[in-house]
Amino acid sequence: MQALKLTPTSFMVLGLLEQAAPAEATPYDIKQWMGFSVDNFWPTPHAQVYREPERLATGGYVTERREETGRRRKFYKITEAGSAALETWRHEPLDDLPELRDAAVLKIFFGADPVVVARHQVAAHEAKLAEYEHLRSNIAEFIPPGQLLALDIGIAHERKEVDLWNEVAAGQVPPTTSAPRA
Amino acid sequence: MQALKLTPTSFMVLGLLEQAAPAEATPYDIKQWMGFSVDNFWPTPHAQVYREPERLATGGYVTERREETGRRRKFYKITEAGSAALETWRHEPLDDLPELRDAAVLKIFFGADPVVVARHQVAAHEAKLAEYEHLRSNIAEFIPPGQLLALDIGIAHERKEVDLWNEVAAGQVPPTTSAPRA
DNA sequence: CCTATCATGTAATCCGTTACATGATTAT
DNA sequence: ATAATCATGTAACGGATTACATGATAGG
Repeated sequence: MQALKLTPTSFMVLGLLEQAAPAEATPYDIKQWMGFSVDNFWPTPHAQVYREPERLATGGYVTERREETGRRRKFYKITEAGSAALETWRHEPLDDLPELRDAAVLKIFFGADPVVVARHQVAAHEAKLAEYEHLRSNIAEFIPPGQLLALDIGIAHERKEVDLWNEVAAGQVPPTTSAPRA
Repeated sequence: MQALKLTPTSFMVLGLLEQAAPAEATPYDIKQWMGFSVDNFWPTPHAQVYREPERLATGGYVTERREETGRRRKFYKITEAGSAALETWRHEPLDDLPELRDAAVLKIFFGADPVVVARHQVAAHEAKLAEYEHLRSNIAEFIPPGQLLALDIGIAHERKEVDLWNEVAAGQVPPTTSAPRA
């Protein structure tokens, strides 16, 4: 039980297990919950969702129980150590900025037609925005405030992306200067 | 020489080799160029920059030449096939949206104090913005238009991120509605 | 000379993705 | 009953990251 590195994916699993506590949850459960929440801004394929709790179990952050019969499903539950790690993480300042990692910018960098690229981006971001807004209207009343705020940040983010790519499509990037932006 | 999958990283290497052409370049050269350009929005560790051209060589997208003596450095040059692949990629519509993958949002989702998180994000994004602007003032005149535009998109993006997190810090997210935003 | 730093490369590991496989349940 | 789909898990592969290691060069 040596110290294993806890990644954002680890904390996502821990966070969802903490919400489920004191009930146990299977990886399948976790993946389902992700589907209408965290998957939007921290996607993780299901195979990973099966493996991460195994890792966490070796570090003592969760307990693992396996069915003896039938499907031999695995059930996980967060431990004290897991909750403590999660709580620490909540208070830790963030190390790293998110990087753009935007293939659209990469294409433009290497000479793709910016107007064409931008139009696609606008459409794609608008679709994502609509998805978020639809989701929000369905679940806003049932989720804790942090989760709602995260969703609202996602919405605000997508709006800004739509604006940005519209500006690119219109040839309005760069803005004239770092002029005052109310 | 079976078809290998070309990732954004592949195109980054191809793109930089195309710029260098007809000269050859070592992975070290490539990494240097990245340092003040692509690294900002498509970071790749140096080990990858040594390996990717090897892959590309097996697919015929670049040629590899190795020094016989001394450091036995490897030199790469883009081929016709490489240029063709790059050109195709430039015109291909984009498949995937960039995901947020923002650890700050994840933390808020799981209950971190949004004001604290937001203040950190503002500072971090402002620093990044300043870095971009400094870079721009140094190189704007020497780089091709696509590269400058990519940088300007990065700048615009960071400004919007600063705005977004300022709004979060001020409790102004969500905005009242999808009201008209000039 | 010696040391620090730059330049160059390989190895080991990790994580994510794709693919495969099988048990259970629902619908026809 | 049978087919389709849901639920559950493992395996294999490949790209990305970390770590290690060594050759060259410049500064003291």
